[in-house]
Amino acid sequence: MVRAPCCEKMGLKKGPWTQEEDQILISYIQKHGHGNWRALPKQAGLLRCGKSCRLRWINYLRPDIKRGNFTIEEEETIIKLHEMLGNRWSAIAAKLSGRTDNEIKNVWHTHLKKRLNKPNQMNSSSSDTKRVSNKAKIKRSDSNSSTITTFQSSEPTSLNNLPEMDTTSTSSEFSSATTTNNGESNKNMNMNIKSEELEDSSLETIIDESFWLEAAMDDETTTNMTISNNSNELLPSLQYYDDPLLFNSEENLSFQEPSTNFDDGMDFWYDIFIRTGESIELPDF
DNA sequence: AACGTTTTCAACCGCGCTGAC
DNA sequence: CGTCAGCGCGGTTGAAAACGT
Repeated sequence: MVRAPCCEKMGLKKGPWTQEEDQILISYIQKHGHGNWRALPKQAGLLRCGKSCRLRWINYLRPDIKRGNFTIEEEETIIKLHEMLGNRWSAIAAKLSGRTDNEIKNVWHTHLKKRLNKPNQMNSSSSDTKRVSNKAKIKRSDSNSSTITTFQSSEPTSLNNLPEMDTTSTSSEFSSATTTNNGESNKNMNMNIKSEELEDSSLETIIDESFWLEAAMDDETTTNMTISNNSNELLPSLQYYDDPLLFNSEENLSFQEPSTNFDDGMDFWYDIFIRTGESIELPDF
């Protein structure tokens, strides 16, 4: 592949942008848009390469950019998404409106990574921090083949501002039935949440692995998860994420098999992740 | 106040992907 | 089908700011 000549060799400017350069770039893009980044600096009268202009616009000048410190919620989201996605900063940024991949990458390296390396200082800003240790494993089996894809996480995840739990009841049960397109029910799954564990300061969520192991979903299958909460108790992570669908214990939660297309698949798993607070290791798209 | 060290973050670099030709 | 231009991404750099002595 032929590389574009570097800025210096072309006599183009490098380094920090001046206010004048910013102004030129902003007014040019407001008038003409940025159809072709490579041609833009010449047309706008900037002694910069297109790449530099693009970066400056995307990371700093764009009107929808959110400036200022990251909120606790944003930081928690980054941590969770990083568990799922790894260093895919642009994918993480896509889920945080107004934040750029560069900014998120910087925050990760300067704050969040260190915080995770020092678990005792984690979320020190919040005195009532509680953690959920996810032991959940999701196994997806394809009925048409022997392939089994595993999604799992053993990384501790922190959740802030959890509401106080009613710990008087002994357990909450969540059950789920998998149904094929012709309506035939073929699987039942159970997940037990032990309240005495929730009472513990570490707020461990114990999930019966058989729940996940039994979760057989093929491409033609719709899975209906019926939350039969026998004590009217809510899962803290669900309550935390304030999802009206999951708030109602009588509600049926149904979803389709995730797309193998990256964008759609990502949306699916992100949605599941946001609803449940569980860490998910993504499949290959 | 002066100096050295560490942290932060904007900007750069180079690679890989994609679409046009 | 191969070549090329353009774009986007993730890793890295380095100047400036903040902090410690």
